[in-house]
Amino acid sequence: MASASPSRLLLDWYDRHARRLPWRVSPEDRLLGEVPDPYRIWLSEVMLQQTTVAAVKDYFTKFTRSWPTVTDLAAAAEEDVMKAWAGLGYYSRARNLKKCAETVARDHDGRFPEDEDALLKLPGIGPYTAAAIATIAFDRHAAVVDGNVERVLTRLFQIETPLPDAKPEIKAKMAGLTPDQRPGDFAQAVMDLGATICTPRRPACALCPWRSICKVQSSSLAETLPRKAPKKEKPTRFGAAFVAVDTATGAVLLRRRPPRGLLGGMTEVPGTEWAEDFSPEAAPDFAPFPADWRQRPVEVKHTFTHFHLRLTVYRADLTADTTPLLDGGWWSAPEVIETEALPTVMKKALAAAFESPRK
DNA sequence: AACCCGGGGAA
DNA sequence: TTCCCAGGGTT
Repeated sequence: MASASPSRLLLDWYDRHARRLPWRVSPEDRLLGEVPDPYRIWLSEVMLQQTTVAAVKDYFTKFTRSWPTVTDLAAAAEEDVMKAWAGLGYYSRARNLKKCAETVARDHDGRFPEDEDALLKLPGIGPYTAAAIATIAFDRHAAVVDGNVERVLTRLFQIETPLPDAKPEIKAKMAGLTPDQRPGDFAQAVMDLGATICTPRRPACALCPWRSICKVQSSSLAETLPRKAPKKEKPTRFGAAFVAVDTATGAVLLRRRPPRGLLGGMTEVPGTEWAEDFSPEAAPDFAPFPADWRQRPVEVKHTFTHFHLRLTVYRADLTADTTPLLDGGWWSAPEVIETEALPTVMKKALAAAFESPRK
């Protein structure tokens, strides 16, 4: 009897072990005739860029409840989209998401193109996402390569070339493995395998449907793949944040960051620039207005993609006669501050302004 | 080709 | 605490 092909082995495993995800049509439901919604596949794939399934779930639910179709999202206010995205990170994704929805609504009659090359032209859709939508939503033959696929395939074929140099070889291997039947389920199966069995550390080789054909199965070599080019270390930058409180209402002074760049378009507490040579002692000189600024006992630490940040936080409690006139920014009351487009580092700054160090 | 973009979970 | 993970855009 002929041995099963690699794709057959994996699809059999997927039929039994596919993760249940809010945007996924399970193999069973597929058999009952249910088809994936391209809008939901696209939305989930953009959210999943550089982000884990666990972090995405609640955001996905919130987005699809607020905007059930791509046309709804296209018609939304960008500010509302940024607020809904706050906390997910990589905020250019949210701006491109909105742009992409508008393009699909305006130029494609509200329907996503099925072709990989056409998808690739849309804002925020790169090689990975174009392939993922084409194959998962439309069952096109496409080689989907994300971090999971890179890990699984470098191990399966013992590819020791470091990333990113190994990318073309991995893409070719994935294209060769992908079957003509159920290419979308196959892509999702490889990614599920990477997420649950072929994990970065301590892979569960004993449970792997590909253990019999894997070059490194159950070997200590598995954990060392994929090899990666050395990453350069992150510098540390310093700055100060100023939390002004209206004691009558509890409102806090906020302002908008510039539309592009780091945390582009998001909301922030007024503060200094963030620089490697900034000394916190000089911070009060850079306050947005003169007041009785009191330094908080706890420093905020936060790590961005390419640097560490340490923020010294100051708070001033203002009354009617000390509250300044504003030249930009707004007062945000306690009842609405949860809905502001505050990135995580700014939530930490606000927490530091009001909390005491725990002992 | 090099650089710019957050945040969360596991060890 | 630290370590590790993970695509697209811009220049």
